[in-house]
Amino acid sequence: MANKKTTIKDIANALSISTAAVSKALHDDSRISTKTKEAVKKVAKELNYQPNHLASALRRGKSNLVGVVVPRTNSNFFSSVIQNIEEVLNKKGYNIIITQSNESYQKECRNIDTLLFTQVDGIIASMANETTNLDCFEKIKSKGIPLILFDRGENDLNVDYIGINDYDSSHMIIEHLTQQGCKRIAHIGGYRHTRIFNNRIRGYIDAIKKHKLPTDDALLIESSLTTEDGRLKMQQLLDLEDRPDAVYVASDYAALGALQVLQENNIDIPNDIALVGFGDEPFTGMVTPTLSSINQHSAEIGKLAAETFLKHVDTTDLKQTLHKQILQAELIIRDSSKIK
Amino acid sequence: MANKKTTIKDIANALSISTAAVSKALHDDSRISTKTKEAVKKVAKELNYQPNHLASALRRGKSNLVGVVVPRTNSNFFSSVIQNIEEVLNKKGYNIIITQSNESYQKECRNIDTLLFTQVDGIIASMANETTNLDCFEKIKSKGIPLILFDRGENDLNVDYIGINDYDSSHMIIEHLTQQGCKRIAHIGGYRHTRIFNNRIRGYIDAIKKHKLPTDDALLIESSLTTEDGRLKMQQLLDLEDRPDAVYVASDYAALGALQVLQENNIDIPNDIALVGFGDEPFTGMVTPTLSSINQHSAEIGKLAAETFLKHVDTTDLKQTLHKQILQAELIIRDSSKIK
DNA sequence: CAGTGTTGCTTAATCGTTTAACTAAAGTGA
DNA sequence: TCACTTTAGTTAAACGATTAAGCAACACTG
Repeated sequence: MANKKTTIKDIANALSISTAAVSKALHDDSRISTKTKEAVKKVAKELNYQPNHLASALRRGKSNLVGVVVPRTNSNFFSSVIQNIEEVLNKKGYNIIITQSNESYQKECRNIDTLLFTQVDGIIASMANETTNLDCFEKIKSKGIPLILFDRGENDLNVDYIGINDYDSSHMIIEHLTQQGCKRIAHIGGYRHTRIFNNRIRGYIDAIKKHKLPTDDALLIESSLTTEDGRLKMQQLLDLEDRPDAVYVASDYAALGALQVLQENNIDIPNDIALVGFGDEPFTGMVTPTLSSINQHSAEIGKLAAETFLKHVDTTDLKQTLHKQILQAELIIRDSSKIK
Repeated sequence: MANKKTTIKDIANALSISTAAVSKALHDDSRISTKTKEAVKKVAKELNYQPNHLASALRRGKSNLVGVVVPRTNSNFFSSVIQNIEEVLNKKGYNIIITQSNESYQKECRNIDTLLFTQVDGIIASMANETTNLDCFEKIKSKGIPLILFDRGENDLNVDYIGINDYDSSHMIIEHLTQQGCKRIAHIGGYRHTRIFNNRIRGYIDAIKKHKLPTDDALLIESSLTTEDGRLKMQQLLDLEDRPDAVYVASDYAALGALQVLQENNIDIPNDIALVGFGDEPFTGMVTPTLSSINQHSAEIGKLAAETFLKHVDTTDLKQTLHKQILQAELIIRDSSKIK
């Protein structure tokens, strides 16, 4: 078996034509006769020719690689977004390189450097929890590489963004909980410096006021939103003199931690305390009781992100500017908030 | 700001030396004076030089990219393996391209083609559930590219493999369940054509015999091991005349489905029926009751896979051969199998 | 039949980096 | 001083594909 890889040179030699003719034949250039094209393709198949992507990328100045930066892949939201990005881009001849930041700003920067070094044609990213400094992302922009943000974005970067309406989502949740008769609703939110979590917090506060419910500083807690921190913050709420009768947690993972603590304390969910999460992770339908949550339309977000990137490639003079595509999220009501 | 990218040519011009000298200086070649090296590095920094990875990869015939093929990324096992592969390889200057097959053989093949096209230096893979045809993988081997398999492997490929001892794991589980007093233990296993699931099944059968427990064909069921199928197969077991008093499920996801069905039928876990899963996914510690499971040492597997790849690169004449690295799995006993 | 197009290729430069082979200058030892 | 080694570079040819420019050969037109 041929150990060395076949190049267009081999094909050219076999047919006694130039490598240029071979290259054009393989790209169906109109200036090559049908006869030659067929001959070239036949030989290419026989020799098991596979184009050297590096060479063509170098010559054409584009790699057909798109970098994806996510906080982690082992959440259903991100893995579903990624899957859909991949599906759309593969069809157009692009491949994706997935990197995870593990919510670390340092890792995120290193990942971005890696992607730039690999000469990706674009980057689709969702920011780490830690990220406040935007230098890394500015660097991408300054290189003239399309940058598309989703879910965890930042207006100040002035780039395309795809996400859901977090502010409205909070309203939907509070609306639902008040309908269930809840009067003292707490919120375990994310860090305020992250725009989406801040929007959820603002939505929570405004909705509480709108429904003329008590606003109590003790009921609004910032959290890293891990399962472990969800446990801690829920315990904190239970330790209050005046306990809430409902808790809205800005992430399903943290909500899961909260759920465990409630059960360990033999608290009746939802009758003593109702619980609503965020993200509609598959496990929300699997725990007992099943957990109400917000569906973020991950598939749609992935598709839109990929299509937005493609728009940038197709439109050469398209300049980066703040262009938000906001999807309307959907509240999935399950047992954890259905008060009898 | 410089819109065009800086190349070694720019550095060479700035210092009136050759590009060769610049290249060598940047690689700390011994034949370049310290003075020149320093000057080159200084100018490189000033001009914000970033090496063109494509060019160097083309010239050196290696891309420093490693492809990873997994069934999916949104399981803790795979995402943890990936994270550890990445950690080890990044340190050595390699980047990884992650692709998911979604358990589809077709997608797996396309992913592999993509990776080969991208000129990866090696591929680390875990096979899709569907995969029985090994042509795609033979293709990798025939190109002379190192292939390392983990978890879902296949002896016939004669390549490196890293995994746990599935056969022994089954023994551990049956041992534990009999100690708890279980006498009629069922197994919801994976498809027999997948080696690891077959090993778990063989382990189950042999352990049952060893403990002189009844072997009943109705107690051994093959499954796709999704949560949904776990529900179906558990229901099937409940419909039996003579129900089991323990069920060992070959995947945590399917075990979760089983757990739901048991709860819906108001069956006391573990006292009526004990339950053990496989994989030690984080949710096993979060559901009620917490689910006993097998820790597969994902971090260790990722590290070993990466290190095995590096061994192939370092040892030029290392030929591909069946070399198994088997880790001893650990049984994590939780409430679902602690009979009072 | 000269002029103009069209067809179907070839030539050669190019992308940015690496590296084998060469060279000039300086240093070393007897 | 001569022969030899060491040092610090330079030159030029790759790597494999793409593409602008060139050029035969033939067809067509008025």
